[in-house]
Amino acid sequence: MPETRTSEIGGKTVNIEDSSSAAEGNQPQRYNPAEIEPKWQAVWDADASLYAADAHDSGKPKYYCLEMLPYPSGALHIGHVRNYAIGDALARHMWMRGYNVLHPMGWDAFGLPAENAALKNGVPPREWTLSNIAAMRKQMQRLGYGYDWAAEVTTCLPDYYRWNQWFFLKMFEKGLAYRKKSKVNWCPECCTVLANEQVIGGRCWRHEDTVVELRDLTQWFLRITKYADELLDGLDKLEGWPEKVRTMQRNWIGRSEGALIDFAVDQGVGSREEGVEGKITVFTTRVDTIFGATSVQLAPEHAVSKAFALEDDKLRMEIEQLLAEQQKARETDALGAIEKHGVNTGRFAVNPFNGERVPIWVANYILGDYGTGAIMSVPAHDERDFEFAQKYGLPVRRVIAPADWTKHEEEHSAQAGAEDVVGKLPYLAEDEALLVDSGEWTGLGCVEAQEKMAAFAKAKGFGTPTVTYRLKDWGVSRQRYWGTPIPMVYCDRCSPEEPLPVAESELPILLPEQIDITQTNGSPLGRVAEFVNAKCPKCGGVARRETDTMDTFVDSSWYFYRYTDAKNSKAPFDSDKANYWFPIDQYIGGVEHAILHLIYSRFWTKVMRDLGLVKNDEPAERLFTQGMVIKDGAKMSKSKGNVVSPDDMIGRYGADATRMYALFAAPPDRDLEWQEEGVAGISRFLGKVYRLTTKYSGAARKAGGGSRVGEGSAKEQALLRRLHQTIAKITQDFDGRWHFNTSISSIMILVNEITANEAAMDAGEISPAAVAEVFRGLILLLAPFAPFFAAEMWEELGGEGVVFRTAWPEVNEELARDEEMEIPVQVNGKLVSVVKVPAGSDEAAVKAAALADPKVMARIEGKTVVKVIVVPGKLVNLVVK
RNA sequence: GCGGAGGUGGCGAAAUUGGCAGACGCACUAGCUUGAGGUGCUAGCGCCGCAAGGCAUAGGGGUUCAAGUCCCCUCCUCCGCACCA
Repeated sequence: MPETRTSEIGGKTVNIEDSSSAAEGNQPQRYNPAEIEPKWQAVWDADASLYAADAHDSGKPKYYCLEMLPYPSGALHIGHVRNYAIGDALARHMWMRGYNVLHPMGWDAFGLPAENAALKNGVPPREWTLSNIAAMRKQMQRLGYGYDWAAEVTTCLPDYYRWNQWFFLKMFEKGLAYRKKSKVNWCPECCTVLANEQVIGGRCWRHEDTVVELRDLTQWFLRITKYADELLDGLDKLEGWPEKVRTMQRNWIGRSEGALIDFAVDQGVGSREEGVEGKITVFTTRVDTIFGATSVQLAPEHAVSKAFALEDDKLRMEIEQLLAEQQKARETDALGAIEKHGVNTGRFAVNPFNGERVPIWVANYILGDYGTGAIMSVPAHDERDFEFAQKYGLPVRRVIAPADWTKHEEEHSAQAGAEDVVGKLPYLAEDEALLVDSGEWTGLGCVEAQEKMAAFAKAKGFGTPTVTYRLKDWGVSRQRYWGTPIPMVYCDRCSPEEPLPVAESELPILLPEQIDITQTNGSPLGRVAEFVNAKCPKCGGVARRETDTMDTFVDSSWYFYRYTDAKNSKAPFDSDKANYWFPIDQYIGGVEHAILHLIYSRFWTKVMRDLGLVKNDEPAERLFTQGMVIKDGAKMSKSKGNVVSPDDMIGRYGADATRMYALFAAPPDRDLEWQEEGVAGISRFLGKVYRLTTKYSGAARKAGGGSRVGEGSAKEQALLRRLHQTIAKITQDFDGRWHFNTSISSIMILVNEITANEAAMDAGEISPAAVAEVFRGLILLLAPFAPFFAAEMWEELGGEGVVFRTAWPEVNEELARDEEMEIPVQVNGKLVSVVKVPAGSDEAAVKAAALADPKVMARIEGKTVVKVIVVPGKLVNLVVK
């Protein structure tokens, strides 16, 4: 008897005539990714509109899905495959959910490897880079990632880097870009300076075996510290960012509240060192302990140390020794373990709070570039000061004590003497602790004393409350060729002191193409006369161009804004466009950029906001950091020989299986152990779906599907129920935890259930309409994870339009609901049986069913049931004696 | 040392709220099928035990009718920070 049904899933409503068997006339076929993937790739590559974002007035909600852009090394590694598989699944899912999705890709294309390749093989960096980009773009297309290539950004091309220069000029104008001489990190491998963020444990972020040296150089800096507080406070609002990243940024910014206190130098400092006044300013977070200060400690580089050194050759040599020790420790990242050394200068400083004269020492553990490079040493209440004082026999004077301390002291003096009290030092005060032996401040609580004493110092003119940061300004000069030229010139004639910005109309300052990269000393640009020789923007005379280039992290600090308007030649981007798309809804990348790229780009966004270019304070609403891909328990590396090649995997199992495995093998935020057998397993799974779909596609073509509740055979109901439960589960995963490993496993469960029902489908026990619905649903659920496969199967099923622009299946709640429940029954907390009850059974019914179960009866026979716990829908526990 | 994430079968892992530990996959075993090459299907697969049953989520204690999940202690791995005054 023919009946009419309507399709709810996968496209238009169609009326269809039922036929008796789902498998009618179809022969199952074999899955061959090598055939279907190139087929669809060709179709997709030919249609630029496929993954293009819609117009802003499309009426759809916007969704900006972004993955971190790669460095074009020449080939994607498996970590990229994973990163981009996560982003692509999300983008496709959001398309299917009806969003206007921006999903772009680009290239972080400046950087050292291009120069090294030029040195090694004689290929010009530009050529090397562009051919790598072409190869990697091809790989991405082969993997089936859906990017809007019209928005592609390549940072090494003048149409992009000219805006780096433009931003630099804007920052120079606003005093955010400046030049200064300072101690900077020099990587001997890169032959260039690095920013602090790019030094990891004393080593270069690119060369983990290369120890970074400290050099005194004049460099360009960006004033990121101006935004230190905002960068810090903003972290509290970034609830969509992993706590780990926020913590790392907080630590990196390292805000510390304290006070600056001036200690007058007894008998003056001496006049031979310029800029040295007759005082030493110390930074302390514990001004409340100042009555316990028994010395002042200076960094070896402190101006006063130097001044003293000038007057005393022996002292000078000792200080130089201390400095050398500190530098060596810094370079090998052993600063934390440095053996404390110091030298008594024989001079004295005056504690402004009590007028006491304390000796001035120079010590190797005092850093010249943190705080003021000088501290007051309070051995009784600081572990480091205590250690130093013990070593050199400096007095230890307790000035902070617990509220009940007097009593303790009496006990100690009576029993063991003062020695024992000292043995308990240093005492690190809690908030309730009080000041003792501190003149008029005695008896105050620590916290209160800190405030009052700093205010007092300010009122009396010998100090002030202050805040210091660990964060330093961002050093952006690089002594390399393959980067953005810094748009500044030096004119000896009209501006011998200050560099001059080039006119905005002169941009871009082009990187010369014909260049001989055969040497590695100094910036290669310095040897290119036609580049160096410039006209002075002020006097028109002959001037020298800046030959350093910008840190490549400048490029990646704002590239995602350019995606919104990649072809703009009048501005970095159009503000309206950026304001439509920003903030990024979801940013996905590796955690290794937690305090590099991710702090720079937050800074850049704030600068752009202050320039009036954008409205958002933060670049990305949500951040997701995926785990590493490891092999044989270790990070992949050439030296370990455990590198997995994506091309290999694609060649053997296809792009769909490779990507899908990357999502299946572990939750996306965890590290993933790559096992090739697992990829084979996914390939087998897709093969199974292929066989089933081709076998039953005839039914789908004819039938429109139609979910019926309470109709059809029990098997049909069960199968449809499973489909809708799977839809619910995967929808939930996308909205929540992104545990795509369990999403995919739930699809496998669905497929296993289809397999188990093959005979029923063949026999017509499950109607073709239901079969059609199940297969359409199945393929739509697979679409975000295996796009080539889904496209092919969608076509096979006679689906309308493009599969990943088809509406994401809706859950039919009624259909998804279980009719029966299996309720485990425990006796004294141990599982004894499982009883089946109708869904929604009340407590009494469940209890009755449990007590009627033969296994349960056997177990409780002759015993007293003391208590029955029934958790509706979950379990029954009988407590017996 | 401080902060964070982890520790569950032979392996990758599930268990979102305290409620059947090990879903799903890999590997392995057996049978059937296929057999021109990474095939398909069925069954088994935490450990001990013939079985009944017992024991199992790094280890130890606790709370609870019930603990991988909550609390306390200890151990291990990974990541970040680390004389920052």
